[in-house]
Amino acid sequence: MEYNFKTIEPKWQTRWEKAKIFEAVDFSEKPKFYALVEFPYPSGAGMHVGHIKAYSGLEVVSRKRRMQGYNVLFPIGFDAFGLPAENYAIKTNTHPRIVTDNNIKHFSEQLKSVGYSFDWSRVVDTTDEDYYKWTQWIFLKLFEKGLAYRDKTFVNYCPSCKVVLSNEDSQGGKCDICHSDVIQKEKEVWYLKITEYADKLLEGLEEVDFPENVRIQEENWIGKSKGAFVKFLLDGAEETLEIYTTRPDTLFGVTFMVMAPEHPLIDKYKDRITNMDAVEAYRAECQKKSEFERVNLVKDKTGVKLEGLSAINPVNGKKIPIFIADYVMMGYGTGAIMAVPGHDQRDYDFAKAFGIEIIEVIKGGDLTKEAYAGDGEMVNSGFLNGLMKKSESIDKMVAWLEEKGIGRAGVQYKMKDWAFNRQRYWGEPIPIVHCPVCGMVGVPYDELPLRLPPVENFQPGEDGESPLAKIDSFVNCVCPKCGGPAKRETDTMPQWAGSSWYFLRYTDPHNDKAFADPEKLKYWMNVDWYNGGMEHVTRHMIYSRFWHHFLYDLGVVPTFEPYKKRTAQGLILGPDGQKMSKSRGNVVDPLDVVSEFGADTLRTYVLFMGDYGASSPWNDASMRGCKRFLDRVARLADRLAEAGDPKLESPLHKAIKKVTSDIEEMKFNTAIATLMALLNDFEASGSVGREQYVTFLKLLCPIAPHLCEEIWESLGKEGFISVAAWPEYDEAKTVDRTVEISVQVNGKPREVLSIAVDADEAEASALGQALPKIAGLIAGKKIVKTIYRAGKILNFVVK
RNA sequence: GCCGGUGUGGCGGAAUUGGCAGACGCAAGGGACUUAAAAUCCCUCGGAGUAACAUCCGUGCCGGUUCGAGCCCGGCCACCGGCACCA
Repeated sequence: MEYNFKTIEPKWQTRWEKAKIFEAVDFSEKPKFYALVEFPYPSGAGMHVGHIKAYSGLEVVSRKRRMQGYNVLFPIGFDAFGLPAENYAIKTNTHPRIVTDNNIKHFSEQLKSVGYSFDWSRVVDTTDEDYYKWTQWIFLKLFEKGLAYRDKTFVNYCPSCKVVLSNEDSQGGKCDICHSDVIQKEKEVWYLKITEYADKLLEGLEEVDFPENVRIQEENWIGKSKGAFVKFLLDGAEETLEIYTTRPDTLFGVTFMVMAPEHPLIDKYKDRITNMDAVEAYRAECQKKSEFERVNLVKDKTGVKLEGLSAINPVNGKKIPIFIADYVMMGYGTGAIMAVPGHDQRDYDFAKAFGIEIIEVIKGGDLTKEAYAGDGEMVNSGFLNGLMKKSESIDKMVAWLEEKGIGRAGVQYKMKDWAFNRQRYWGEPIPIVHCPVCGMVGVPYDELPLRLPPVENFQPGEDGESPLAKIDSFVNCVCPKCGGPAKRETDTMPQWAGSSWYFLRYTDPHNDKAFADPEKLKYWMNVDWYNGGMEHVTRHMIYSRFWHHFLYDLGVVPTFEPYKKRTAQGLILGPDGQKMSKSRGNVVDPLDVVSEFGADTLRTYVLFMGDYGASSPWNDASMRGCKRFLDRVARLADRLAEAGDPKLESPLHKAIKKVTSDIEEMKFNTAIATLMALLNDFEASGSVGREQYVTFLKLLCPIAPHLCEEIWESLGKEGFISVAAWPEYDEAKTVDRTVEISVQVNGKPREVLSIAVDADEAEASALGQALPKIAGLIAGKKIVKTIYRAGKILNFVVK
């Protein structure tokens, strides 16, 4: 058979689309399987090989499950709001709507050319008014429940993009989009109270099937710690200074306190602080420090003592000094700490630099650790002396603090509330009206979607003002509550909004009465298997789980957790082993591969490269090897025998078993290797039966479907192999009656013995000793022990 | 610094979870077919050693457990990813 992928690939893609064989059926009697891949941002650059690897995994699983009789939902869509389209629009003076539509069209054609079995009738586009209507609806619900609020705080601000960034978007102090240094800026911004769901986000992790490293990364990001809040009385004032600590039991070792430079108490007591000049100078210095300096010069402790203000250590009444220093952050805990230089490296460094007393309160408490977290005997600690376990000493101290009314047990999270607005045009408008009388009022539900107005100029304003603020007809409105003149919110939502619930919309993408029909949600949710990149663990995964938990509390989704199982594919590196990037010039364009070698070869190769979860470099020669494999498969179609070689039955049934389980475990590389080995056996036999060959094709079909369809048709088979029944294996045929086992002497493999799998030890031992080579090695020696594992090894220990 | 991961031929990678290390593919070398090339087919292919066997060495490094270790334990080294003055 001639395998001309250039003609057969488009041919089958068209036939699949016409026959609608990949469309999911709501409420089907078949068992449902919802496979989800992270929908792409439709960039102008088009598809990347990374997309191919990311989608090919669940593509193969979905195709196999369909053949196994599942009702599969395998959807695709576009996460199309965001800066690149807007920046391109600014540069070319084209409306982002047009840019986005073109990109989606282009991207869809590319995806189709790879032959993915997506259900194209359910495509979602986050920038579609019918979609973002419901994103706004969810926002209003969050607002109603007090989970969306405005606050004036220091925010991460990118001076280049002129936008406020969330913590997740400014990891490492760099803007996630343009990689310039992020600065701290005081601004009034929107927040979503994700911290209120911190415990639920942690609990949910216990019921889902996530890889261990993903779970741990999410847990670390949420960063829950247990400790206590303690109030220290200021000397000679009614005021207290509250701190958070994870080790309240070290209170006897506290010899000073530190406040963050921005702490509000400083201004309140500026009349009592006698060195306010020095304090102000230090504060100015801190604000000037770039993120680079803060990250790289962290080990040098700096600070200023507050003269004229001191605190009282509540456990011993001692007067202790208060400092301000930038190693204490305003954004965590209370913005102030009790310093225990005896057992905390940072406090120790500071105490050394400023000549402060150091008291040991835990015997052997190791100062090489940043904050000592272990057990140890309490000393110099009054009523805690002699206690050995930190849990006991902490409990006792917390009880004492609570009794005195100066402290309480508490928890803290590293995760902060989600900064939820951008000063950009191409995003969902936040559906809020600012009324001088009524305050903030939600746009009525029946007025959704609140559409983006047409604008001439997409440039953000100076000082971080949204382009929407310049559109008077948009800004000026009537308060929905009192009817008086009011102004609209002009910020838009961040890109993560639309992707936080898109998997729900797939279950009912054209509904205009609800974001999805409850019955359809009940049928399809939750997502059985979600595959995507590791880079989304701390953002998209946490955000979307948060929204889903919230919708669950509203009673509008049927499951607590959205995703039952999560997996992550590894990167495809450039041929040089480096991360692919335009600047390195090592980017491989998947469309070039499709046009030169075909989609089937591309699909086979990205899965054959190595462990699906690991990164591995692209290699053109290896890819050609996959083409060679498919060519050999095609050629075999012309050399079939009527009666198949019975010797091929065992390797065939072993292959069915292996490929069936390997696909479920995402071990695509070994599944393909198994098929290659089976093809080798077929060719060596020279007498491959038609049905044996068809079985092989079915196993290969999820990976290289175009070729398999073409051969299926050429063999005169009806319908599509893509929806033919998946082969079953006969367990008896997968088990060998006789096996070759290693015969060892003193643990060294010396010979190979062909023996019945179920032979007993006496028989194996006799046969083993009878082997000439083994007989020679044990001659004149005494067998002190014989180890036999049926079907595995035989080992003689001799002296 | 903390958390997670990885380390196997010339290369990408296998190894039923403690049982013949190197499946499968690539590259390389040799041969067949061809006027020639491409394509295809056959053979070799971890290192030392041998005419060929035999034998020895070999899974980042050092040590341990075991009849037996790529896999388990202890201690290092290197690289990758994430977090990072989080009290």
